[in-house]
Amino acid sequence: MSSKSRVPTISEIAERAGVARSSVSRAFTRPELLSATTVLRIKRVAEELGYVPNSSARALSTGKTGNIAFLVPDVANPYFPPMIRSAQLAAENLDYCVFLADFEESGLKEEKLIERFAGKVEGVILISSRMPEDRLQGLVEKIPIVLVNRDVPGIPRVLIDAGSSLKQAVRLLANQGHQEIAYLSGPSVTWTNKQRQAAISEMTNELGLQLVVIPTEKPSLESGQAVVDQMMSSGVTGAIAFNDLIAHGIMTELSSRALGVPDSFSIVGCDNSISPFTNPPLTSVSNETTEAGKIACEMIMGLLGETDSKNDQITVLKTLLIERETIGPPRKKIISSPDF
Amino acid sequence: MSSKSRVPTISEIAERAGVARSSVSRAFTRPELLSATTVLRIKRVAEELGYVPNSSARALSTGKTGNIAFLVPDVANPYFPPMIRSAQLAAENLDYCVFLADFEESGLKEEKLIERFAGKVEGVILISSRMPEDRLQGLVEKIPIVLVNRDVPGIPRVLIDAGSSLKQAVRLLANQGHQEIAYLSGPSVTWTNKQRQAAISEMTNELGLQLVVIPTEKPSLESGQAVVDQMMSSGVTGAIAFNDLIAHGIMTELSSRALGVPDSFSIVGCDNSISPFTNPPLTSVSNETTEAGKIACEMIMGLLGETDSKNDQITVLKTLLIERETIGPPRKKIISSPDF
DNA sequence: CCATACCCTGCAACCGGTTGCATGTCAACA
DNA sequence: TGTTGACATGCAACCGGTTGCAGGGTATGG
Repeated sequence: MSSKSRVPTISEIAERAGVARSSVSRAFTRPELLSATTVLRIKRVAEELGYVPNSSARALSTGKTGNIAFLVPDVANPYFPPMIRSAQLAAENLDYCVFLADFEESGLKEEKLIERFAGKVEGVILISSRMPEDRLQGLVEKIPIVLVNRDVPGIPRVLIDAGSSLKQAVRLLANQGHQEIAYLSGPSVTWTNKQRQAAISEMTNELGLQLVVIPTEKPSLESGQAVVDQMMSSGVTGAIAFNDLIAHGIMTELSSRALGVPDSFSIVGCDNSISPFTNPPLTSVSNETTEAGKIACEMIMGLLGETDSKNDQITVLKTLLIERETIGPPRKKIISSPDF
Repeated sequence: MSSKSRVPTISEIAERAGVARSSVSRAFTRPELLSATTVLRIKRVAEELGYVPNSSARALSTGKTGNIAFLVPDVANPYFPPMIRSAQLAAENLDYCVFLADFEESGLKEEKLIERFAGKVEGVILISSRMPEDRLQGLVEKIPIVLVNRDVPGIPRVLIDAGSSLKQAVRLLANQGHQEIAYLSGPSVTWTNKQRQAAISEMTNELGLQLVVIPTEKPSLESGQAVVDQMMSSGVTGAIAFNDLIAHGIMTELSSRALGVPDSFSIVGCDNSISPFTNPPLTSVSNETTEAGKIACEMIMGLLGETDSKNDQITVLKTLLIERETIGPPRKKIISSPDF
């Protein structure tokens, strides 16, 4: 039953140091208003007594909590942790603390979480938000919001544009001779997925390739494994996956069927999260998630500092196709003729 | 410059509803003290005006912030996210919010972070703490702490004991005929590493195997790749890695040298984080990190609720060796005789 | 019909900081 | 030497809730 040594308050420090409470407060927040000697004395006493300002009290009178919230669809998806880390680091440098929450790919849960955080934070960073646009519009009236990988006019946002890299990937596949390829799509409501699919579709059209879109349950390894049957029976000879996880799931499943990559099948991932380490190394689209987290955080801080900062900022981050070893020429198609 | 519609306060609700401020407060915190009709009326007005209780104010007067902190050595290590998620879920159910911070494998940073969180949270969950024992002992006087994978008497803790599974792995290797094996060790200061190494060492002794311990820079894929040279030149025919990441790094590197697993080398991972998805699937030790996160969170809550809850609780979680496809008989050793 | 108890509600102090304003001190300047 | 102003500090109100205590109202029992 831990005695949890009570922390002294400003009043006790004031008394011990023989000054007013306000002076103690100022010694910590605006020392330039006090004489150097007074500041020193106060700080010494404070140090002695182990004083730590009570942040609730401070938050109450200043209206600033010094916290922000960071919401992600799935912490366990390796795409997000680097972003989490960089945002947190950026926040830390400005003496902010960050709440993390996982909304489990659900727009409803996302909304509930924001509500819960509402009073505790000064701003919210939403990654790959699943919330309907109008709810977001409503929300932004009540609390500063920054979006990552979601494009809603009027809300500051940072977008990672994999479009050009994916087009390049399609071209690569075409050059190798692939005629029919698949896109293993991600969560259909997300901006990211729409944007990736659109880019791929545009390029396959341009190049006259056949594109088959195969939805996946979740952007996870398991979901990748699960769609291999469907994918193979569709007759495609190569595929681009919404992310590395799905791509890797496919590779694993193919490998367990003794189908080698890229000999039997070509595949491209996205996000460059685990791709350098797969076997064989996966060709993938590298995006600056770390940078994105940092920028999102800085945007929020901007919103908090100057209310006059234009709040329709939009930052677009470029990507890079990293060619590794999972693209090759298509395997000769085995014409399966059941009637013959 | 968002008008950020100001939220009404308890006073405004009180006035509008024609009651005292205290009644409004009670309507939300202890409605059973008020008549049903009054509660209803207050809640209606509150709803109308979009009232949300100010959590700083509440925290100030009650002394409870409703927050906890969760500190991990490295968010990007796939070992942690599931733990983060489960702890957060558990916290959420009790209406708590959780701060996440990454102390980058540094005890110093860890300490700084705790200090920063001190006033904002009611308790701290430390995962794989790097702090010296005496500092922890000191800290626990000031704030409730729960440790995961760190064994300090007097501080509640949950330990994941991979010992028996690792011993089993050693036995497996021995049965296949391996005489000399390596342990690719993790961060030397951690309880986890000490405990794993001790178990392996004990069993190799018992079985009369030769054990060579090879330290790694970090428990990451890159570090695994980096030690392959050293490992191979040590003459071992199999290895157990501190975690899956290191093991996978080794597999990748071996594969790039055209050395197959398990034909040329046997390897065992730990944590079962990415092992089901490696190629070939990695034999690894599965541990209940999800359970650990949940338990840690419940422990903290226990500490907060009843001050009489014994605070030397210790929970030990068992592990399981998952045999997959990375163990085989040792390759005939190539006797390299430079003089011959 | 009065005493008692219970239920509901209001009053006011308190949580621990922050901050506008007033006051006091002292040095510089005319 | 009197005036002015800069600087240092104190006073007190305020942030928005919570909670112990007191008081008014109503029902119950004698």
